[in-house]
Amino acid sequence: MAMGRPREFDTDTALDRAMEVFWQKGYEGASLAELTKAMGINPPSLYAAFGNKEALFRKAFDKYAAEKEAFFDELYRQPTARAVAEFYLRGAVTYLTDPKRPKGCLAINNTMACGDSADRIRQELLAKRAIGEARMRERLERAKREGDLPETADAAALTRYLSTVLQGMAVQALGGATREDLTQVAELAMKAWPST
Amino acid sequence: MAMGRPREFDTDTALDRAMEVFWQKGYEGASLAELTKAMGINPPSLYAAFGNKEALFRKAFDKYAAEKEAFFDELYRQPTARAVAEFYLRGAVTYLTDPKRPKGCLAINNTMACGDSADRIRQELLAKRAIGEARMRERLERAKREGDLPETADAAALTRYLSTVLQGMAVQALGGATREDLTQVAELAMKAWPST
DNA sequence: CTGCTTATTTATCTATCACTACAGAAAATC
DNA sequence: GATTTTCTGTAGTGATAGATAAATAAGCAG
Repeated sequence: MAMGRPREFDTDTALDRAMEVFWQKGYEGASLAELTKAMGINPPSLYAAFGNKEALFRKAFDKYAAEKEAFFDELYRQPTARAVAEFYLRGAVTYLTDPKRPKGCLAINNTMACGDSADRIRQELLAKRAIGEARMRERLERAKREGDLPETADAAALTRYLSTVLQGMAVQALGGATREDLTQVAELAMKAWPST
Repeated sequence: MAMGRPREFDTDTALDRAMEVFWQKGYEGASLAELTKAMGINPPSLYAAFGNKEALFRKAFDKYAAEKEAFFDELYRQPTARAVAEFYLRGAVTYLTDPKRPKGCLAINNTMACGDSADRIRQELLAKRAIGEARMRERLERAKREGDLPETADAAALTRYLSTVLQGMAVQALGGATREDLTQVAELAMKAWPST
């Protein structure tokens, strides 16, 4: 059987370009014209390789999530709740202001207000966020059992607080806040953390 | 001279409907079809009364800002920096989870990632945010002079922290966080506030 | 070289976008 | 009632959205 004509572009670098467009413009604000231009391909190549706009976004997001996998593995290996919280916020500052990448967070950008065409994507991202928050809550509950969080601490509330600060920093980064600005915010935010 | 045919709709209620559509869907995600349907008018009436989509958004935002004017007046009359911060975060929780209104914040929603057509609006909102943050910073600097914030306190960093928590709570509200959830977050956030 | 398969290019498709021309309708003025 | 003015509904405008048909090109198998 024949192999067919080989692809002339690299799907992974094309996907990376698409990811950055979605990151900067949002799912709704990223037009096919802009995507194909950034990816260096024509629409039929995009559709053959990725399906459609929604599928392209999902693959781009999977790539985005995969790039953060190592971070989360290391995050949850931190010895204490305080270390986890600090690692989380410091890491967030780093990622949100990476000079090689668009500012802010692809996931957070696409869970905001949007039209009907983007709402399915939005719901999917919210579901994934809920999974991530559950993981953090479990880690903090473990910390309570291990004694490095007081019995009175509310793991769910602390998790929501960390999420809130992360998301707020993502908004700030989009507004032009620098890495130094957000470092100050993260340090300040840690002052609310319960002492052992 | 003749007065002409009177308008058959109330511009203020129509503007309120438009505001809610922009709030829920974002500037980009709000189509003219959806806007006119929610406002109960046809496109020519919209354009005659408000100009175009951009001008409609600006008027809707002005209305949104006007509704919060009394809150900010009272906010900055609070006697101490701590009282200001508490009033700010408590008020934010109330507004972000008003059962009569869409969740979250119209302003924050429209400063996130967006396409080119919405970017002018985005820049305008960011400029207004900067003005608001400057006002808070000045209030906190006054607090340092009046002695209810320590000399070592960084007014700019504290302002950015408050902004960050507000914006994070807006993201949380869009994700389904309840008023109780956000109240916990606000109370936790206040633990980072410097003691006098 | 001849088939077979798949990718690429060009040129579209339909639906929807923000927006408006036009004609008729509703008031005030004369 | 006739005139003037402004609003309203219908029916569109051109532009762009996401997505594709068709023809061609490029590789492999025989």
